[in-house]
Amino acid sequence: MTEKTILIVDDEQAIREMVDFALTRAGYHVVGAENAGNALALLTQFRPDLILLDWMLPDISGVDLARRLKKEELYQDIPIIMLTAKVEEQDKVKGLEIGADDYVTKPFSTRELIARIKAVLRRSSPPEKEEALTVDQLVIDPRSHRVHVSGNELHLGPTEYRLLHFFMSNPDRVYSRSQLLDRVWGQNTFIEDRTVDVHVRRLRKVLSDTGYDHLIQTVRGAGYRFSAQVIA
Amino acid sequence: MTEKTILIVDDEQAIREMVDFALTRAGYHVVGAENAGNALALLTQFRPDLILLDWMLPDISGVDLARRLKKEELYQDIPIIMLTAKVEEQDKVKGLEIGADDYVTKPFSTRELIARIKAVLRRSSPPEKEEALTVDQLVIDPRSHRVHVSGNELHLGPTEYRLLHFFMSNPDRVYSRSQLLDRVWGQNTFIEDRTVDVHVRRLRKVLSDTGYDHLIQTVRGAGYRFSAQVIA
DNA sequence: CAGCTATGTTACAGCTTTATGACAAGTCAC
DNA sequence: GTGACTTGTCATAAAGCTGTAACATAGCTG
Repeated sequence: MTEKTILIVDDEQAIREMVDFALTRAGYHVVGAENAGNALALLTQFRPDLILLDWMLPDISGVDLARRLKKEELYQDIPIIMLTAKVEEQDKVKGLEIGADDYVTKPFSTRELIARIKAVLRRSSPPEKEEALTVDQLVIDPRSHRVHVSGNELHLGPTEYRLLHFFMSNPDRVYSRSQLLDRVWGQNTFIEDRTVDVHVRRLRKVLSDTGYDHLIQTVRGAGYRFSAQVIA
Repeated sequence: MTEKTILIVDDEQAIREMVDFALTRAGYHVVGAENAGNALALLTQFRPDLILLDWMLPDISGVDLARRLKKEELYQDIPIIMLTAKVEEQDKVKGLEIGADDYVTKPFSTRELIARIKAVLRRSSPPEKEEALTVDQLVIDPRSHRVHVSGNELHLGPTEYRLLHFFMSNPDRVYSRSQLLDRVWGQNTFIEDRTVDVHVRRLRKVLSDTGYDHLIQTVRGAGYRFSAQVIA
């Protein structure tokens, strides 16, 4: 998967650093802004997957900023978690009313913060397409995360599974090793092209018991192709 | 069982306090909201077992709010008792038409209120899916809250019971640890993903005596899957 | 056919994900 | 309170995967 980017908007440097440290360790990419103006400027530069917004900011209040973002079509889909020192029910309610997706009360544990971030991201990420794909007797079913050929389950490692799923979703088309790395491994991976060969080999090996390894064809000088047509 | 939570939506603080006092003493957990907006916001945070809704509210009328909630799949199962100062048959009918489960006329005695709440909760809690689920000789029966394999009862802790019930209700499908936390533990619990492993382990342990632990399968990199199908 | 390049295979050390057992804190009925 | 259960978290042990390097083959070019 791709790394998620989180924008933390808080005027206290200590908080930003703490959050940065915790979230980075949890595998997120963190960008900080110390006030609303900064945050807005940054938003024109890139699109975070989630925004952590302090309730009180020196220029525009976090509440107003949230309200503003939720009004703009471009930004309204970015989930927001409010950070607040206040504990009153009123504020909590207000925060949620303006469209924040959750709120965390200071002081908070990094564990809670991470848990809430995960929950919000999970809720807001679109459900994946989970149609089962079939080629002849070969079936890959994302819902059960299973691959089987006429009743016999095939065991694939995570990478081989993704590779096969990608191939079956995009049949009859050649992909270079680099393209496969981008599409199957993710965009920011730094892996040798030849590694793809190894995984193709592993996938073919599993498929070979049932003869379906022929579906994965080598296109010399170009890459690999998955062909839905069963070649005798 | 868990303590029942009741959301009281009324703009008069005196009423809220009175109800809070009475219901708390009766063993309920009470949360108050003074208007419909507040109530809606609160509903994103937790799920009450019942809502006491004033007929007239400052922003959206109680009637409209009730109608709205009953339309949404997520909330339509929460029983609603309308609180009304009016006594006309017309209103009574209207209230029930929109889907309220009962109504109480102000002024009301706390005894009456509690009695009606109990009645409504009793009536509305059973409609949960209570069917016993079976896989081969393994049976889980929500009515008796029991699990047994060919006559022998298995002892499961509450969490393991819910986990097994969830799995048996949703077979042949992978769930990530996070999804399981959402679905089995509830949406606003913030515990470690890895804790799921431990409960899976506990559940498997109990099932292992009868060999049914194999039904709970680990899908590396994806989560767990309960599968009745034994694919060779 | 020699020489060269692209692809196939295998082995493996390091790393990541799971499984497991132990534990302290929390609950609940007595 | 007390004792029997539960529960979430850790630390540690196991398993399972992954990316590379090295060597074997196959394919192409001239």
